[in-house]
Amino acid sequence: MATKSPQDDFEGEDAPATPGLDVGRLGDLLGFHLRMAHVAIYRDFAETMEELALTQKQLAVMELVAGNPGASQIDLANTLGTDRATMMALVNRLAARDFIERRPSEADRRRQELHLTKAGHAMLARARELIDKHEQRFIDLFSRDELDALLTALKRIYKGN
Amino acid sequence: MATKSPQDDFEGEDAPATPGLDVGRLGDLLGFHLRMAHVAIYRDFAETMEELALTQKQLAVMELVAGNPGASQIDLANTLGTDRATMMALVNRLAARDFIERRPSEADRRRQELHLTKAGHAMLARARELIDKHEQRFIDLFSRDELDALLTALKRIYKGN
DNA sequence: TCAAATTTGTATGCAACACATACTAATATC
DNA sequence: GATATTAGTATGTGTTGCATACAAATTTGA
Repeated sequence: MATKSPQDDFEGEDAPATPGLDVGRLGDLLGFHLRMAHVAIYRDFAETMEELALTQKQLAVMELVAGNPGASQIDLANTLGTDRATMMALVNRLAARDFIERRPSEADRRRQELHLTKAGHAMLARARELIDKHEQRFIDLFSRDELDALLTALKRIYKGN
Repeated sequence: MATKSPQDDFEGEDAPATPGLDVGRLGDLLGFHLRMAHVAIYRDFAETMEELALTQKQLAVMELVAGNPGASQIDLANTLGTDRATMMALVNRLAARDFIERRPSEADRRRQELHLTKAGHAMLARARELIDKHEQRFIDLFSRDELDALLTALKRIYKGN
């Protein structure tokens, strides 16, 4: 629906992003800049994936299930840093769209093993193509070294290492 | 309420953060790591500010109003990269708690000029103390140069420059 | 071995946000 | 002065985060 939205004078590279106000003390906060960057990428992701109607998190779940067939919801939640209840809702949505299916584990009958359906694999394949372009828009802002340093720094933040 | 939550074996530096699963292709996505880092900081922020019950965005609004008295909701929305409706709700919440007040502009009677109340100033002062500690936990992960590079990179992402 | 604790999934409810849409009043533009 | 634009407002929908609670399965340990 963003195709014809009024604020779509956001084609090229002239997005103002922080016009007008003095950010003052906020400008010294790592968390502030991290959030602003996150918002920017989140937006672009949402626009890019609009036709597929997949959010960042939904895609992350699908990639994880694709790469770890049979993983449980708890595994996903731990990996992505959310809780069971949130992951439950996420998986429900993807299951309702027939991208993921739950199969009861034989070894541990509390568990549901998660797998991508055929439709899920197809969707993931389409998503990956779109994501490549999305990523490229941001990656192009950096040299190889800068990007490596950025990724290292981000990992340090969430892994604490 | 996080004070006694069960997953609070998160005291020192042994947070697993990404245990178990293979993140596969996600690991190559800048957006993924950015989101994980954002979640980590967001969590720590929420824990830190628990007693004040202020979110990152609410604090950002209060800082902006403090640094730009008389700013309008539109100004705030543009600066923080959200829309009018969302900012409206944000300001409503802060106004309901008597941290912010709206004063009709005399020059342009469509506008409401935003100002911190006394309670708002007091709250902001308390918040700033807590935030310092929160920030420090993450800043300590980096050298001065690393931090500068990180901030520069983040700004480039959301300013597009 | 049996009771107690833990784990996994599930359900429900609440709060914060993002965003779309639509409407009003005020201002700016032509 | 008609028209367009802008700021604020209201409303509704969807996603997410998180707390709480419960059932069933499994593990622990007395």
